[in-house]
Amino acid sequence: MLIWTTTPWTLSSNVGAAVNPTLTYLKVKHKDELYYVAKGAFTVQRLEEQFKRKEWLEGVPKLKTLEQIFKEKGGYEIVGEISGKEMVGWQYDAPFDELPAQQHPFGFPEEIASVVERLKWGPAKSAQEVHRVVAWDIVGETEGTGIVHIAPGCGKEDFVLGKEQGLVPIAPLDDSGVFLDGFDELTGKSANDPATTDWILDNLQKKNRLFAVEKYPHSYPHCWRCKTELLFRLVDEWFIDMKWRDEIMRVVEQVTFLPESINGKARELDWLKNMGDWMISKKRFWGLALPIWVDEQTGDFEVIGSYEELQTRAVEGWTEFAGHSPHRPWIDLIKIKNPKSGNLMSRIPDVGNPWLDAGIVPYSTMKYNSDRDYWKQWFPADFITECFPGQFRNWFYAILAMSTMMEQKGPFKVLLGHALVRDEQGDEMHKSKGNAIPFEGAANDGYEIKEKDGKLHKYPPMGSDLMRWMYCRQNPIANINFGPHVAEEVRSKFIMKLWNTYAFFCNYARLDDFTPQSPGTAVPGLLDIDRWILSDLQLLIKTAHDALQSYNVMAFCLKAEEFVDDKLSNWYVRRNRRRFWKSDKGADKMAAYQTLYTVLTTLVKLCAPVIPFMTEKMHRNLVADADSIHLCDYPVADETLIDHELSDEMDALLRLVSLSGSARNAVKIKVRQPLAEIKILPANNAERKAIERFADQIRDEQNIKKVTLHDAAHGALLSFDIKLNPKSAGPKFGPRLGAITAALAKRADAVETLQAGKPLELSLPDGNVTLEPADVWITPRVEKGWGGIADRGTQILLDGRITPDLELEGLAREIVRYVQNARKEAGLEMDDRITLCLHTEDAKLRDAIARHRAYIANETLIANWATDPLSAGAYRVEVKIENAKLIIELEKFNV
RNA sequence: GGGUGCAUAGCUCAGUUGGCUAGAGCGCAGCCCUGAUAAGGCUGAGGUCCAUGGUUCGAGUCCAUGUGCACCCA
Repeated sequence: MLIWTTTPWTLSSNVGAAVNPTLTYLKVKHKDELYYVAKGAFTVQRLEEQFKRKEWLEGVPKLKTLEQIFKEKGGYEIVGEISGKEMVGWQYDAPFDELPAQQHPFGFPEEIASVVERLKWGPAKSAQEVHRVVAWDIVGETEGTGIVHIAPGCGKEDFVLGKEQGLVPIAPLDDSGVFLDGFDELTGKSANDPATTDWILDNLQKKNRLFAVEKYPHSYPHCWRCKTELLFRLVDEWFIDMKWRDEIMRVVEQVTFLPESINGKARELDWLKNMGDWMISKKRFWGLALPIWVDEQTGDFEVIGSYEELQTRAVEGWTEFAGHSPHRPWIDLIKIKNPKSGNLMSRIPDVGNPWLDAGIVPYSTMKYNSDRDYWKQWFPADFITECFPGQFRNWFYAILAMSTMMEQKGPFKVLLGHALVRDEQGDEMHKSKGNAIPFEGAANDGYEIKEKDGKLHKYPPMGSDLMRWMYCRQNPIANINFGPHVAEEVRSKFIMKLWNTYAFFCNYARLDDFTPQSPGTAVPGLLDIDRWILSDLQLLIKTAHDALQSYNVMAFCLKAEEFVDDKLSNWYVRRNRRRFWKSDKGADKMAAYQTLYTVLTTLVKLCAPVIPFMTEKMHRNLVADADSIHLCDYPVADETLIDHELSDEMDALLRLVSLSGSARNAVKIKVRQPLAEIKILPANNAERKAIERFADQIRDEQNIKKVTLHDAAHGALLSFDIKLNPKSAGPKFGPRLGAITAALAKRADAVETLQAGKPLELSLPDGNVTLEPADVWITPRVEKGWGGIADRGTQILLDGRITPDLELEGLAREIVRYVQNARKEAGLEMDDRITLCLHTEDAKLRDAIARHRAYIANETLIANWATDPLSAGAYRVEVKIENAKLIIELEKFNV
């Protein structure tokens, strides 16, 4: 029989040969010998597809057919055919029958043979005595020879087949992959060593049992860690019978798996349906010592349930063991007596699968054995979380199985599975690759990682709050790309904005001696912008309740970021800075403090579960004699403060301000230069009301004197030019572009239609064409010096003409800015008053100073205008405004 | 071979019960602001929302099939 293998070392342990009973086999005569080989296998082009697809190893020649090999060895003759079925039952001589291992009854070595004998997996015969051809329907004829070498001690499928067929196993290797005694010259050789393969091939050659050797590309499992080839060994292990899987499946139905889209429950049930018995032993030294004692003579075993039971049962070793934890080596000293046979029983050397410890946590850590009432208070847990890849068959499985066996109850109510931590490029983190970030480094110590350029880069710690926020804002179903740059982004986008807003409040509140107890303005009396931020705060509170109660932390975090960044920091605080700056401590200023204080104290409570450390610090500083923030009640939304209309109008306002900025960009005039007028045609009611209600906000923000609402009843504000966008229309219409341009010019409704986002149909002599909005450019037609913007129904016209008055006002603002800079450079405090001397030869600047003297003084806290140059100790700087020289001298004004 | 998930801008990702002329950050280009400032902001360029078909007045979103990637199982 011509038999083929990719693992020659396993031939030493050959016990059987498998054929497919439904295949036809050839009798091939070659040099006076008769060879059996599957008919299909004889001529098949092996691995031809892989070779064509270049899934191949360099330097390995294309495989020949078996027929070709026969030809090259001197020809052949087919002398007959036989069905696989007829071959089943044949006895044969295997190539290594001379080895002692082949002669041992029940297989080899003794440990394995004793299990085979005890569990009646095979006859009391040696491997050599049981060699025979067996039927196996998975044997094919596209890869090998159609006859498969079976070594039940060297592979899982072989083992299963061997058990069915009574082929006793030979397990040739020890735990370091070296041949055991009983294999003659092979003994002591490593199965992984190429020299061992050479020895085997040489030995076969000498015995005239080698037909051909070829290089055959195939996939083979390797160690994930050290990359060396794996070897299969047959070893005796301990299992828990899992026939009761249905009970676990019922318990699974009691618990909730999140996130929903992962379908965790289905994955767990799928595992439970397909899993085999639970292998709980491990051939290691360190770990949970399995409390199983065995009577070697009879095979009886007992599982010991507690220290006390062990002490009662111990007949030797207790004295040496006492005082030690129940681990190796001490626990192994204890022997107990088999009550049936009277023999000494020893502990099995194996330790336990770690999921045994992990799975029993809901019992072991909650005093199940020592204080059942306490346990009842806490069981089942509300929530557990772990990464889902892998855990459905590890921790989730173990914890569910254990709890089913203990109490028939789910050990937790909700399980949230999340994906994995990767590096910033989305690659797996490995210490060996240098891209791993240790927790301590990220939290406290700083860390180094190797980056794209192949160099080590050093980074400061992120801090635990930032890390927590990063993990919480992450969608749990996707891997998180974790690293310093992402961290910096989150820090500046959220953490620093929150902190800066808080710091801003603290700075000014301290200067003004604001106390939260001071009488404030009732909410209905507050400014719109105050009521707006309070309203949006309530909406954020509601989001927090909804999101956190459904364990959707990401949804809360993203909303909180939007609130802090877009609403609080970038709009509320920016728009209200002047209210905090002004010297008058009137009701309006206090109302601003009161509002911002409410927002901040609420916001930190909302965020406290995610960023516990900084919110604690902020809370204790904001609230006098405060308890820990983590002892506070979580905020509850006050529905009476929610004003949806106000929110909509504020959104509309933000859009209008942004469009006004666009208009300023269009006329290329910076915000510091005041302009006379902006006219706005609102797209909808919210925009109309925003203009009516918040015109002052647009004026302030854009430095424009007058905001005019242009009523749609008066027609369009802007007229437009329309022309084809050649980039989009060109490829579509080609040579017809000219005709289309002409037709477009005649269509009065073209702008309106396309601006509304609708397609426009044009009739041409050679048929109709349809223009999409992207096919044209629509630009407002405005006079020189004016800016026009149209966007989704909103139209804006900005008067960009700078009158002499406006110019002087712009110059005054420039002067203020330079004086403010000078104040800062001179190291003055925010509230220091100054003596100022401005000197310039430029007529316009002199004019601006004269005209806007009060404004400049008010903005820069001038207590004393000096006309003569200041003393040598004063701060002096020379600046240029529109090419005119200005000398600024200032010093602190002391009363 | 079977199962599950994912696929949206150059990159990393949001997108609630279908209402979108699809958003953010980074990067890129141009600019602005200046007592929260070793910060911050605006504008712009950049999309066949993997493909095909279906349901619907309307699909990034729902359904079916396919493709690619990942994980699990065999």
